[in-house]
Amino acid sequence: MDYQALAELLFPDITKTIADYEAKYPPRNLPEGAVVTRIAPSPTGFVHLGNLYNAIGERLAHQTGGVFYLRIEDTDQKREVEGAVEAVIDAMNFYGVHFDEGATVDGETGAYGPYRQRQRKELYQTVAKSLVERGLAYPCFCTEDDLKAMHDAQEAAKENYGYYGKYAVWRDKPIEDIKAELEKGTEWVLRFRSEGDAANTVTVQDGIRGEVRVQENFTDFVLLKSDGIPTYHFAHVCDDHFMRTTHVIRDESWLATLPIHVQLFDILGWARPVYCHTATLMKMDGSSKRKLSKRKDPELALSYYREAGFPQEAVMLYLLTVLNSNFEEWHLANPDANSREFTFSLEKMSTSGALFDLEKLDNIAKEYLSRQTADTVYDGLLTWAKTYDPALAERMTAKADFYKAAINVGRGGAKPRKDYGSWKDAARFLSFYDPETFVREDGCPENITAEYKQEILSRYLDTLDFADSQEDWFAKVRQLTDDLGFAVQPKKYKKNPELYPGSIVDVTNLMRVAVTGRQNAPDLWEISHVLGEAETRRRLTEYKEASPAD
RNA sequence: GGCCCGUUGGUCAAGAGGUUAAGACGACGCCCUUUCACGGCGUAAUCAUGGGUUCGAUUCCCGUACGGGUCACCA
Repeated sequence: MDYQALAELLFPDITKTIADYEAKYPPRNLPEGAVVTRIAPSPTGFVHLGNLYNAIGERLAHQTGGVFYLRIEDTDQKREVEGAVEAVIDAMNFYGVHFDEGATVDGETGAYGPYRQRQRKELYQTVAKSLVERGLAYPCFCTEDDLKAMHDAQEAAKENYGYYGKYAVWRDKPIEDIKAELEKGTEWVLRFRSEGDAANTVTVQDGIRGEVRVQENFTDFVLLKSDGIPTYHFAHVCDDHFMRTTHVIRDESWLATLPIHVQLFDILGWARPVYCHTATLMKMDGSSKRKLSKRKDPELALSYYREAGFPQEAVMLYLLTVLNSNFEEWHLANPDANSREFTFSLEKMSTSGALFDLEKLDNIAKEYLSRQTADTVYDGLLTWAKTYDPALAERMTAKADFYKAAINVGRGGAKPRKDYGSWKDAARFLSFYDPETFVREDGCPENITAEYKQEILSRYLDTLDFADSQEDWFAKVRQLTDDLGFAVQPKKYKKNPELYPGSIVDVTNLMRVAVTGRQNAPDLWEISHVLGEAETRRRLTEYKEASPAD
């Protein structure tokens, strides 16, 4: 077979050579040990947690003086969605992940582009042509039905699936047959001619997992699809070589096709990048674990966290604790340090799929928010509300001082409250302060009868004086409790419940419910002072006069 | 089914031949407290399994089980 002739036949328009591209994309001039890595999403419009997971590459790159870039894997036109590139960039920016080069909303920056794969067609074809010239690739004219039949036959015979051996019908066809099909205009794909053997194993040093042994690839996989656009595998190898990528960080599902990637790198004589296969985030489904699914699990979408209003830093904190086993310890030791100050290491990444734990995220977020100032929380909540709760944003703007005061209750000091971890929860939690959104949610404490309710609230209203200090105010509450025969010390009531109608706990809880509409709320005196005297009295009176059953 | 990856408490996990097998979340209990919280203290709970190697295996090797992934002209 005259491979040179075949190459010309297949790619008559390709005049460049690999050497031309080597010259066009020279090795990067970077410090020793610099990591060049990327995030390479396909523009489907769906930005998921894994994309952010992947953004740890940014930390690695910037810790080492390297480069982090964005490449768009748009080789599958069918799945492409309008505005998808913006969505990725926007989502990454939101979490503070910035690119040094690559695709931008309206173009691109950097010397190793284009960064959209479809615009790199000539490069792929140049490499493909050289493979044909070397007898390492050949056209295949099989139809979808042919391949389906092949698959079925293999299934029936319990053989390995794939295009190889006797199933590789076009592998050694004479050039005349190829010419004949070409003249007929039959569609074709370019396949790799694999000399691999299933009995051999290839060893790869994974940046996260250490030594990984995989079976050598023995199938003639597709390099170029019938539209001349490469498959992921071929595009990945060409791009990561010419973009001078040093580390490929991707999900462990790519482990299955690693053999064909290293085979290509080796046969092209290019240095393999360091592959880093991350563990997949899992979810509990009934009693079994499974991969987070785009269709079933809303929490896979990055937008979920934005909508729910988890602060960006909290999401990063959570991700880092799941990703990097020594992060949590570091964070506990440096609670106020920004996560960017942490030195990230691949070796400390976990290799087994972790169950995604919303509760832990919430806890981390609560902890994080409890350490922020009222102003910071106010700003964060307002920013979120402008998009997701415009009515709240309006109220917050109109009554900024009031909202800040409300947010400030229980904040500061050594033991701040942890009432909410997301802006959505914050909105819900804070809603009782504002008279416009105040609703009564909880009822009277059990021990309080209708008569006591009247009595307690009347007396409280009579003695209530906003000029009192917190101590004086509480002394009055205590007095009131004692006057009505309730136990001033909860312990005493606990010991002898039959001696009292209830304890001071019931009394203060009644007041709390009257003022806030809830049994769970911060310190009553502080709340009252945020609400102001008029509103506090109004709520107390309203509650006192409501039907006894309330 | 083939191939691959993985397996330490309910969850996330440290540990890298000899440890009372860390820590965090969650659960529960106690304490503090006017309440709601916060906080403090504590309890329960883990090395999947069978063989090796070794004086000694959670740790190294092999098998098994289980879980997950992957077998496209999708990435």
